[in-house]
Order: sequence, then C-alpha cells, then structure tokens
Amino acid sequence: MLDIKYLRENFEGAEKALASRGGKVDLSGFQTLDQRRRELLNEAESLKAEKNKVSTLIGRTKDKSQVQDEIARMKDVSGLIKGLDDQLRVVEEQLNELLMGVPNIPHEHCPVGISEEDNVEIRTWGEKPALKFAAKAHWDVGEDLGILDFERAAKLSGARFCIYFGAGARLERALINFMLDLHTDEHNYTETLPPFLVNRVSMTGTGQLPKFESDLFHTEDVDLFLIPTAEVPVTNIHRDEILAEKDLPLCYTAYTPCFRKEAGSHGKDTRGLIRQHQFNKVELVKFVRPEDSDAELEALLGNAEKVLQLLQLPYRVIDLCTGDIGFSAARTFDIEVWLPGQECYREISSCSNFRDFQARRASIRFRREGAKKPELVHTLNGSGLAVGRTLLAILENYQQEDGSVLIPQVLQPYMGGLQKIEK
RNA sequence: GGAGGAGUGGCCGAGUGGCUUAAGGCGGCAGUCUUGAAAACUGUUGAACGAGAGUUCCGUGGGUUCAAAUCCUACCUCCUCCGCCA
Repeated sequence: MLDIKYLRENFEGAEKALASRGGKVDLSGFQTLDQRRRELLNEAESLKAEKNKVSTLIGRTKDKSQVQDEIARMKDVSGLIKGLDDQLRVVEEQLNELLMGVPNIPHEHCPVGISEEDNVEIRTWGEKPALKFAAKAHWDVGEDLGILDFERAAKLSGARFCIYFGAGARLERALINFMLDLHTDEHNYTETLPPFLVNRVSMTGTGQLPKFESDLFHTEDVDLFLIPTAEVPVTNIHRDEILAEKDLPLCYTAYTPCFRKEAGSHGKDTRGLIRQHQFNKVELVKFVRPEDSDAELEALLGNAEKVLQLLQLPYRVIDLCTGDIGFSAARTFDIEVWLPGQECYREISSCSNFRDFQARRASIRFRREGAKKPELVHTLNGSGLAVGRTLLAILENYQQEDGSVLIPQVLQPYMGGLQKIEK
C-alpha cells in the first residue's frame, strides 16, 4: 500500500510513476474520497469531544433532574455521531479498496519500459556446456531415466504435477538441504519452517490479496489459502510488530512447497517441470532499515547467485523494467538459468525490494535507537532458489550422450556419494 | 466433535456502568547516592489519525445507554478435561 500522505501531496507525481508500469492504474476518486473522509472525521470528532465533556458532567451531577436537558440533547448528538460514523465507514472502505489495488511505485533506478522486451541484462556467469550431441529436454532425460513421471502424476492430480522417483526424489531433497545449509551456514540466514496454509490477512499483508485471489488455492470449509511462496508466511511472521533497530537486518530462509493455480497460463510451458501447480522453493526474506534496502537487495541477489555458482550452472541476471515488475515490488532482479535442452534462459529466482509497501499493509515497523516514533521497515525477498527448476537445469546441463546425468560435485555428499544418475 | 474456563499496556495483573486521565508490580530508560557497580530512592516509559484542539484503541464485529474495559450478542484465539487421531 502507498502512503496516503505521499499520495495527497504528490498526486500527479504518483500517477506518472505508476503509469510507467504500463497497465492502467486508476487513481481517480482518491482525492474526492480522501477529502470526504477528512470532513466526516472532523465533524464526528468534534461531536464526540462535546459528548465526552457533557457526559462527564452528567456523571458528576448527583441530582439527575438538573441535567435532563443535557441528557436529551446528548441523545440527539449520539444519533448524529452514529450517522457520521456509518458514512465514514463506507468512505473508508471505498478508499481502502482503492488503495489496496494500487501497485507499488517503481524504484528510481528501475529501468523504464513496458514489457519484458525492455528488461536489461546486467551480467552473465559461467560457460554454457558444449554438448557434442543434441541436448534433450529435461522431461525426456527424466522420463528416460525413470526418475520423473508426469503421466502417473496426471492420474493422481491432473496436469502440471510430477512424481519423482529414486535418485530424482533424492536429488530434489539434496538440493533443498544444500541450499538451506548454504544460506544458514555461509550467509547468516535463520532457518524457519512456517505453515503452508495461511489466512486472508496474511495474504493481504504481502499483496497477493485482494487482487490476485484467482491465482491461489483456497480451502473449502475454512478460509485458508495454500501459500504460493514462502514470502507470505515468512514476511507475516513480524506482522503487527515493532522491531528493535539493533535486531535489523532480520534474515530468514525457509523451504516450503508452493501452490499456484497458474490460471491464465493455459498452453504455456505445458511440458516438464517449468510450470507446476506444486513446486518446492527455498526462499530468502529480509527485514531491513530503509536506508539499507538497496544494498541488501544486492546482497540477497548475490546469495541466490552463489547457489548456481556452486552448482556450476550458467546464468544471467536481469534488471526488470517498470512494466515487468510485480504488483508489490519497487525493484526486481531475476536470475535466469541456461537450459541447453530448450536453448534458452529461464527464470530460476526473482529477488525484489518492496521498500515499505508490504510493511505498511502488514504494519511491520522498527524503532530507531533513542527514537520515540516507530518507522516502517523495508522488506525484501528472493528465491534461493526454485528447487524444481534447479533440478531440471541440472538434468539438462549435466546430461551425457548415453542418457545419464552427472551429479554436481557439491551435491554428491547429499546424494550418499552418488556421482551419476543412470538407468 | 462434546463440556468447562480465559483474553486488559513490552510482561504480570487490579478493575461489574460515571473523577479510570486503566490502579499496582515487573522490565526498560533517566536521575540522586557511590571511586565504579549493586541496592535503595525519585522521575519517566503504548499505538493510530490530526496543523492543533482533540479523537480512537482493554481479542474482533454488532447492540443497549446521556455515558461501556465493565451489560447484551455473534465471532476469533488460547487453556483444561473427554472423544478421535499422525
């Protein structure tokens, strides 16, 4: 959510900045609603002040017959207050609805553009493997080895699911452990294991609701949602809290499965592990002081890149343009891994700075040393990494002509010493 | 699922309709005393909106009343016991 004071004072500037996202953001009505709200609030509050004053007087008067006129008058005043409060509630609801649907203002360094065509490649890392044979896509590699089974998964759950077998299942587990160990031991993140089902308030706090409900799986008899990313439960850990400055930055990592309906992506990435309704991810989440968030985003991005470097998987880093960043983000870097089977780069991590956008929705604040007033923190998160996509990148990059797949060296201890997956 | 009990400031806890502006304690902060510290004593110590006056917040939403932390009501959460269960 944007700062209502900022909107009030920089209305044109905000409109212009939001227009750089491309889509239409409708702010009309804000000024009228905001003005109306303040009028109603003023009127109601001065009546309440009078009511409190007179009521105290009535309370102090022993002989109530002396204050019958006041009691009668306060009855009317109470009625007026009730009417004003009702109107105020309606106006505030409309204003809130409007504000909850407005995306974040892009960071001033975010490249301006309207689509992914305008994203900026910042760097590439690693050598694309020089295969002396026609690279297979991971779904062929995996099915031929008997470690991935999409057909039977469809029998259980429909399209966009997968069953892992044997060394495939273990490789997924190895990757999760490897990533968690790296981020906790080397990068100083605290491991958390949060709930995979969360309530409506949590989903609203990070920005998935109210706008994107159709992307989420929802439970039928209680009002809970399956998390689409660990960002939601982990960021909400500190919802409605005031943190101490000395505790910042707070850095958490979490493994969770993620559940997405993928509505609107019919026909896209229908084969393989790229786009599943359920996938595993190790997430990185930070709560930081506002002045640190730019540097913390770079650091978080570096932590995610480290995973690919240790796995020796070639990748590039993309600076997303204003038209391509997500609803809640002010700045986003994507990491895209090279997939020889498909001869393209595919997103494997998305690292974002949300500034105070989520913190305001979720009321996550901190108090500076010696300061009286609390301030909003900045929140950041990024995948470190998407596990299924990492597994498929290994299958494609480490495939051999005979159909086997080598295990990256850093993963071998997690695979019981296994060096190669073969039939 | 059944039966009870409970939700008050950072924490504990008093408060059953009106000088409650939420007592008291703990913790935190500052000061006095001290070579320094501890102890003791004194003071101070929640959040939101508002330029300010002020208003709101005692789990949440409704309601009763001139007046609600206090009464009514629905819901949420936690605890205890029973049942079921990995």
